[in-house]
Amino acid sequence: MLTLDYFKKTFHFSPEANIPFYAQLASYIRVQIQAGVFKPGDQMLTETDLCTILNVSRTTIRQSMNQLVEDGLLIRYRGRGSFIAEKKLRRNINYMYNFTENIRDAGAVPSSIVLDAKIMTATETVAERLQLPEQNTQVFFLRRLRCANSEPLILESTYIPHFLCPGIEQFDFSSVSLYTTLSNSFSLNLNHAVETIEAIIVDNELAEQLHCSQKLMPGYRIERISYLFNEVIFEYTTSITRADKCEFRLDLYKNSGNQRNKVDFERRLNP
Amino acid sequence: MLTLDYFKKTFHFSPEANIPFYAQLASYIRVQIQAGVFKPGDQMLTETDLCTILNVSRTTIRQSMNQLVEDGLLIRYRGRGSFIAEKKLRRNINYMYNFTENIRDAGAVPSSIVLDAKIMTATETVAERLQLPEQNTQVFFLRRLRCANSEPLILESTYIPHFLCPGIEQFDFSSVSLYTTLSNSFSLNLNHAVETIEAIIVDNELAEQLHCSQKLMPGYRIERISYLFNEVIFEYTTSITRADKCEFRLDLYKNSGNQRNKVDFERRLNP
DNA sequence: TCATAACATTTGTATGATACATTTAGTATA
DNA sequence: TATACTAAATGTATCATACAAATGTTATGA
Repeated sequence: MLTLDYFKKTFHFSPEANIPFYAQLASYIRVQIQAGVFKPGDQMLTETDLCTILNVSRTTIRQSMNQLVEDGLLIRYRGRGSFIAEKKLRRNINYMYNFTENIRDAGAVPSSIVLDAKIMTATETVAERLQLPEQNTQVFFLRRLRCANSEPLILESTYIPHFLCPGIEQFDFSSVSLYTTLSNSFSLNLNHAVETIEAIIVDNELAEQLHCSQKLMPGYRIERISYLFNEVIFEYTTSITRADKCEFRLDLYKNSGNQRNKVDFERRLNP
Repeated sequence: MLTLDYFKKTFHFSPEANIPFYAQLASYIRVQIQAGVFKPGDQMLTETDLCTILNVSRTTIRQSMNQLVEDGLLIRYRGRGSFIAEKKLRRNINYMYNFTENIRDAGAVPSSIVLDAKIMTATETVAERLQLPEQNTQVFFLRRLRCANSEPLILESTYIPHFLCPGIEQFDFSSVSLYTTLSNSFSLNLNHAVETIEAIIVDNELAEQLHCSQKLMPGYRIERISYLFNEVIFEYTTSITRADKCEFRLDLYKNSGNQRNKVDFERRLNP
């Protein structure tokens, strides 16, 4: 049903929605693909056709199309036309480490157990990682066991300078999100984060906390340092993840024609 | 020296170079920053100023600026202006897995030892990973020990359908690059690759091959599947990396304002 | 004096338009 | 049958305009 006629009849631009034309068009096409009306392999209407029937410029049409190509829903061939992708090649991976969403995406139920939550003096390592200028700075310390389908997956220790978030110790982080709280209650908004992933053998004590049955368990030790928009560090987290439950996937691809390669990164749960 | 006058005097567009205006402008600014003429913290000329003195439209100016912002050389503030970045926040990481470059970037000397190179019948796993339609397809098998500063780092086994590269067995992959050979001699050009990283405990036999001194060595098992431009798989590689020598670093950042987050990925060598 | 309102400046976003390059597929011609 | 031509489609480079949103400065009035 990917015809000029069908398109004209079913797509309607709503100026009152305050969403730009190109975004509405992209969304419409996305829905049509999801609903199975536009089928994989179908040839999309040409850009100039769309210009004519929708009465917008090619710039605007291409802005829509670029989104869909980015998301892997559409494939363009110069000189031939654009086609609905056979299968979704790339997911729009959104790895800015939100544990809850991450686990949900993997089809499991996330939960958290707070093992410790207190204000303490920064150890030397913590002070170094948080780049604290003064000695004996107070930090908020949060230790959580993070589970997928009630099974322990990650043991996570977070350190945040307490002067950045006074009163944070009153929140219950078994039910509310740490990042949401930091953003909403303390205006600490994540800009970027650097993670270091290292393979280790989980020691016995930690293995017990993670409910591992086998003696020698491989695992990931991940350090994470998070920055605000002004490049100030506001969080340091170190975590141990069971390797039998989790792997990492990278999708490395060339930016067709462009200079820079891209990486999609994903944490995957094993059954 | 970031003045209107200096800019006008020193920047000259060369139409004969066949490089678009926006690229020449971006390159010019890059050089000025590298040479230390434009200093960190300096306010860049405003977009409209640049329009006026260079006599091009704002679209073109912004196309240049976008490149520089992407590369982390420029920071823009709405309502204030654009400024030379204090330091280069992000490196343009180019992880499309070139072992040689990767090791060199880390400041070590790369080398490879070919342990095996032969034509064989694909095992079930290999056939599945390469999505070979027929049974008993011949594949080229290459097993290499890859070293940094003569120390074994990765043990790598590669499988390539032989019908895609007949005669490949005559190359000596201890000295020439596999990817370069595939591209130059067989027109097999990498489009994208999917890697799966998993933490393991390296078994004794492999540990010996990797010259590990300790008994229980953590490691990474990485599977890599590589695709041509038409999404045909042409390579399957599985490798074991010593975890004591290597870690992975992710730089996750929000695309200021934009929808999609980005990830820079890097393999780092430990001393 | 100090808070506030008004304004100019600057970047961000959305859109229109044109010209030409490059690739592909189909058609006409020798 | 092979080659050459041509139309069609996407790719790239550019110019133009209008308005939104954030910021810093300046004028105004209590």
